[in-house]
Amino acid sequence: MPELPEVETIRRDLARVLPGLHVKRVVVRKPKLVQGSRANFTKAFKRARVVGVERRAKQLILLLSTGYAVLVHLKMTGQLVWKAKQGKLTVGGHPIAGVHDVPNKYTYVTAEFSNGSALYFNDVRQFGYWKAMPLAELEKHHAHLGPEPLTKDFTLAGLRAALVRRKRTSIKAALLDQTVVAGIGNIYADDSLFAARIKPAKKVSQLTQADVAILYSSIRKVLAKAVKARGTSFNSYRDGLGRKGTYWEQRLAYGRAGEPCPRCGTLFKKTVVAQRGTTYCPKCQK
DNA sequence: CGGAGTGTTAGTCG
DNA sequence: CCGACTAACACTCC
Repeated sequence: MPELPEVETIRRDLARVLPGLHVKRVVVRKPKLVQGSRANFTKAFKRARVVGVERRAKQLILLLSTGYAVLVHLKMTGQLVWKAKQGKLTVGGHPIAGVHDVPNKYTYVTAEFSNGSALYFNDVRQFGYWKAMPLAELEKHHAHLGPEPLTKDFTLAGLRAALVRRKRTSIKAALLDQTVVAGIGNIYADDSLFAARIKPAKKVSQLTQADVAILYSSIRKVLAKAVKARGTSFNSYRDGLGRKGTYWEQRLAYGRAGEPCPRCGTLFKKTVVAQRGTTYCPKCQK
């Protein structure tokens, strides 16, 4: 499900409630969703206190007082729900139709805290995972990821250099490639390309210098706007404060096939690019 | 009911 | 190394 703006929203919400909490125990109902060393997983949580909640690309990182980090990847349908002892939910991730409480049949990992609250990991399709590792290994684990697009690590020169390696593929495939830039998925790829007036199927080698420059600033603008909107949430998703991400209403192209382009009035078209459903304006995206 | 499609990505094969 | 394709899985929609 979630791309950078959604994961960042979840991170911010969890960062307000998790730090300082003491882990009482962690229950794993579906062992295959725990990746990596099971010994590390056990050691990570043993008498642990949560120190911080961070994010890299689309992964959340729980920093623990044991010197371990636990990565949580939500993939397509993962969801993290924090629930106070007798409290409301703080939800992050793909909403599940008709399921409004935790734990439920899709809850596969639960971290219980000594104050009676708990963090629940639900995942309908079971693609997501938790993975523990010593802090020292974090950097190595992320070595293959491109720059964070909302930081100064993401530069126009860097984007140009990254695209050199991807000349023969479509620009959409390149944006979805996490080694080029980290955190973009299907929604924000389509929206960034619409903002930059570039056709998703266009070969990277066909882009001009000016195209790449506009794309660069479009990516930053689109993602920043989405983070501000607390991301995109389908259906009836609400977070613990009763709010939902509002990017869906503001989205530019994604999911708008058949609707008129706000720039030229031509109807948005849907095709497949890089094996993913792709929406674009056939007139003003070249 | 069958098949396609779904906010992801690691792995495989040519 | 690059690029295209597939599998991992459950559910919804047509």
